[in-house]
Amino acid sequence: MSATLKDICRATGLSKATVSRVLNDSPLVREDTRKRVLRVMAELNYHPSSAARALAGQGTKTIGVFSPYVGSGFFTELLIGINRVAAEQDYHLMTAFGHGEDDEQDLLRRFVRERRVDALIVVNLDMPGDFLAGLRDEGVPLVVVDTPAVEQGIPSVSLDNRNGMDAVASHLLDHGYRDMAVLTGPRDGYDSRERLLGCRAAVERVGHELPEVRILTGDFTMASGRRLMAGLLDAGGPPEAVLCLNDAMAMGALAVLRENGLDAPGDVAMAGFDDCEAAELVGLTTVNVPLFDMGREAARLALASLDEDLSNRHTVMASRLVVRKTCGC
Amino acid sequence: MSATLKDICRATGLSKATVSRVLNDSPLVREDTRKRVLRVMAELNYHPSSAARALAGQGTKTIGVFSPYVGSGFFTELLIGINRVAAEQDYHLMTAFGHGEDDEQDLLRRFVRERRVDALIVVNLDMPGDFLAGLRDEGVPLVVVDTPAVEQGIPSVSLDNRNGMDAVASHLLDHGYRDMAVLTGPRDGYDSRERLLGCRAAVERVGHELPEVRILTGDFTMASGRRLMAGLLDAGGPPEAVLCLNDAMAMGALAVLRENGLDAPGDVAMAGFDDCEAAELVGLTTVNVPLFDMGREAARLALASLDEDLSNRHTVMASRLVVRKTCGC
DNA sequence: GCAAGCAATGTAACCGGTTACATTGCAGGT
DNA sequence: ACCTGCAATGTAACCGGTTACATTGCTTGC
Repeated sequence: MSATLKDICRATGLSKATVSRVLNDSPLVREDTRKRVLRVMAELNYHPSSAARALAGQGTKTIGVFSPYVGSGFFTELLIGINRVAAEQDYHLMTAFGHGEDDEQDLLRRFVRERRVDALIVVNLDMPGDFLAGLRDEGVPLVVVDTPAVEQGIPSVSLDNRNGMDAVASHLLDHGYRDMAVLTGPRDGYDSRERLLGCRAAVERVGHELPEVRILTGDFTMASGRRLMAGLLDAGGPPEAVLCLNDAMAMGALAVLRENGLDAPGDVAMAGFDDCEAAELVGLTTVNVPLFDMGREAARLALASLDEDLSNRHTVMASRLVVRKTCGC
Repeated sequence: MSATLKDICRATGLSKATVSRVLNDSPLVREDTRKRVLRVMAELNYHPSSAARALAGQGTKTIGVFSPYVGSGFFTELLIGINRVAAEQDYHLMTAFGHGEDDEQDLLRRFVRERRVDALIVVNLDMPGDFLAGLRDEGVPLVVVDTPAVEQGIPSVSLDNRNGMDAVASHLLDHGYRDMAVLTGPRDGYDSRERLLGCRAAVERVGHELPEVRILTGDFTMASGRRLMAGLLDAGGPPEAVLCLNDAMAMGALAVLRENGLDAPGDVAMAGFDDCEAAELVGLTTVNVPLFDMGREAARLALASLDEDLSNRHTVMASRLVVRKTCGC
């Protein structure tokens, strides 16, 4: 097969120890021997076996990235962010996706116990907190993205959902709209809860109120956006404004609108949350989520956790209002 | 740390060999000892170290996935497809992205020589064929996605670009449009070449021709779509139809159109290629690319290559015309 | 009663690195 | 000359599994 340490020893007449020292940049090697070893390595096209290094206790130089919900694009940008930082430090990425329910927990546990990764970044889960805590106690540094994990004492990178939503909502209110509907994701999910709080805050600040019947529960998919908007149209026409807690639902809603000869902002004002690619295209007013930067920060935390205890480091990223057309500007 | 084989031995009074046999489902173990061992393993929450197994020659149970160009969503779906099949066989995914030029080749070479992966899926590269052949000769099964690698004798999964493009082009021609412009990606790229051939074939079949000045070169980004469409508008208005070799450029073109008070299909007919998420939203007529299925097939080939020689297996997936509104239907 | 044969288990070498500890050689101090 | 100390290298154990080969105990046939 390919060259091993032993081959380098044979070719240089040195012992494994010295060659290994060269590999690890130890200062205990004379400069000219180092040069010689490196030259031979290059000639033989040698690269150390990751498995052997891992076994000998050097770690795998790998970060695991786990995400249960790998919807549309969202994941890619985060992954690229993580990769950017990881690659700088010569780390690789191992990805895992959860299909269904409890599978996920098994998958993750095995991931960690088989020592496949040095650190783990877990994305957007409404996972039982004690499971996470358990994972962390396996000895692999853990970073949670999207959901702050303060109580479990796990470093996390999350988004300023509340302020972001407050900002869009306020913007629509500034336009004068008062009769608004809100399209949410699953009500018990972290994202929905937080964003809804932002909504409420904005509405109440102008001395108004958000009646429960105006809060419609979907599941963050385009399909559910369609369904809910269709429901609104059936039930006597749309309100003045529709606030969607993510872009996908806004897209679905928008599609239904158009199919019925209506449009935003002409007939209804609309806004979303996420700032996905398509948002720009259709002129959707929305909230930008800095996925790439969140990925970088997550990787930074993960790598830093290798050396120091970061259990109480919680980065909250700022979201940013992106005003386009559907709000009526 | 966590439990090792030795701990299991201690707890059961058996030797490493027997315990290892249980791990590998060897038939050489008495049924009741097997049970006992398994029970103890469960109690101790034991999982074998992947590094140790890899080192002992069992492979890493990992497939590498490399992609130079990780644009927008496109990658995610493919990755999920790959993952689906890989996970079924207990394989993990290690992802790598190329930033710039030659980096990529180094990255990939190290990936393979460090024995981090059992097989490698390389996506969409216009990479030198001999580099690929070199990689393959390192002893790691290689599968190429998107670009057929027939000459190098590497199994590949590609798309029926030519027929797909022929289909959209024909569809537009059926509508009666004759004055068409084509927005391409880099002209020396595989995708552009193939799709352009499809275009040409369709146009010539109706006894018409595609003049070189009507072929505008972009780079597959939305931005370049904007730029090229803007150019068309400046240069005396749009042609009857604009054929884009991917959706992103179509989106860019469409955006410019709208900003100038025009629209498709009203003022120009338009079509794309890829069938990305946003395409549905804006009613773009396009060609569907079965990324998920391509991913699955790639994973199947990669895993099968572990056992048999598939060097001449080239799967060509069928693309499918998706008729929406921008063609004028 | 004993050799043959098989099933179940054990022994020990090996995979390819890392590292604590031992060894060697040589410069400097006295 | 002799001991000290440091710099450069070597020796060998270890990481946690796999596996060829050896061993043990039993059954079976003659």
